[in-house]
Amino acid sequence: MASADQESSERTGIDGAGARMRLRVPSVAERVAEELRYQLAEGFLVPGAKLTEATIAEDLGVSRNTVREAFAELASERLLVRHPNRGVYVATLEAGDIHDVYTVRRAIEVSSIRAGGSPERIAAVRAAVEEGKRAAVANDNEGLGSANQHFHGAIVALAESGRLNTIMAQVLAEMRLYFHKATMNAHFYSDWLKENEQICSALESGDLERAGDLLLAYLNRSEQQQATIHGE
Amino acid sequence: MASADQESSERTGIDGAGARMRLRVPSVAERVAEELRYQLAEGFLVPGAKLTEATIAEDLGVSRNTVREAFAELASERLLVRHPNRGVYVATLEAGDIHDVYTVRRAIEVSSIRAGGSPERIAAVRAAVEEGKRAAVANDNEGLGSANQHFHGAIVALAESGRLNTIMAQVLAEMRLYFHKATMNAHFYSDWLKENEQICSALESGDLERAGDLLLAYLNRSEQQQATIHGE
DNA sequence: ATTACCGGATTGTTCAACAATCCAGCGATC
DNA sequence: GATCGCTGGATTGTTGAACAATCCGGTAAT
Repeated sequence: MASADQESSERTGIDGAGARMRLRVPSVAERVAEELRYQLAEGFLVPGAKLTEATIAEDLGVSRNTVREAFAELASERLLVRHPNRGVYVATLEAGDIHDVYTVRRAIEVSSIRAGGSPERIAAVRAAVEEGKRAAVANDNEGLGSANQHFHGAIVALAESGRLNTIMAQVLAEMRLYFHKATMNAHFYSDWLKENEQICSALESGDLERAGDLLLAYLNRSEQQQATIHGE
Repeated sequence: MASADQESSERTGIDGAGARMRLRVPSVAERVAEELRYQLAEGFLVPGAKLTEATIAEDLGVSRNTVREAFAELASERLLVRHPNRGVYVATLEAGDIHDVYTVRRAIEVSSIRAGGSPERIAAVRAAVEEGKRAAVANDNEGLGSANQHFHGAIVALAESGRLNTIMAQVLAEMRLYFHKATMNAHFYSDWLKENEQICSALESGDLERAGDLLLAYLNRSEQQQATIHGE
């Protein structure tokens, strides 16, 4: 769900004659990157932590060169930062980065929702809203978080732009890394639960202007909250 | 100019005591990537061309592994595409990619200009406009193209967002690759020369609404033109 | 306290090898 | 004659080892 989707247009089914289709088997480097992405999203690797090539290579049973390739990929996604000759570290949040991230989100999310989208894409937004409601009644704090990410991902997906989708996926991965479970409590979620509902309703009724305004207001307020949480 | 600027905050001066500051010397892989980027922008490597690891490694006098690292970086910027076990190729323009690229541009450029910017950033936009005028009177077709890219880059720079800047830099690199000199003639430029002037004036006068509308109109028309040029 | 130096550790890069995969050509089969 | 399967050559994917370059901490000298 969190991974980029640009090249994943491979079919995963089986053809009519019974012969297996060519399943796309990820390269070792890709699997290493995926594993690291998982550990980052899960909070096992915290911002600022140092990743030593040799250690990870041994832990995962792969070559050092392969680990380097994975590092390069994650660095290009801003999840890791390279300090030349010093090592790679889990990305940390510098002052101003919060505003930076939200600037990107405002640009692509608002632009996407203002342009509307096909009924199927709008239905996907609705589905994310309902997913959030279900997680709420189930008291599934974990599920609430991912439902929200699905919601905002679905909004960008309205634009049907592969490039915007991958950009958004990367931004969401960054946010998972920075604003981890610890920083968000249940009281935090209740706000946008009905706000997402409003945005989705406006979108469904074709009032794109209002949907965009609501979304923009939400993003501005969310930035405020995150800024106060993350010191100053 | 075209390269990413996220990490280039190293100082390039010399300190007062006369001791040399630590100049950031790019790694070999970075220089290989830079060389390939140059050849791509210059049109020496055309879309669809195949890049063989061993050949390039020998040509540039570096190791195959280093070439692979450079390939990975350029692939993450969408300038190259990897076909697993088959090789890397210069990215080609699929149907719908034009719309995709312009969707990204509309999102980040319009959003940036609508938010305005500091006087210095606005002055940079003005500088790009003047740069275009000078190139026009000098009949410098080459200079006209880069002036236009500087103009749109300066617009995104209004937002003061490092992430948006790198995204825009990548998009511009893609456009340099696809819409090469051959596809644009002098008659093509004359249009937006005064259009950039109008946009810049509106920006300087604080009429952000109008500036955004003009920019949006330009992007829509430009997409139309590129679509008709590139088949269809 | 500051500076200079030294040794260990880690990264950057190269090289050589091998496995896995793809591609083109060629013959065998129906 | 077209399809199928095979085989050989070429390229990529991955590994392992080696070495140079660089950084870091500690120690000694001033």
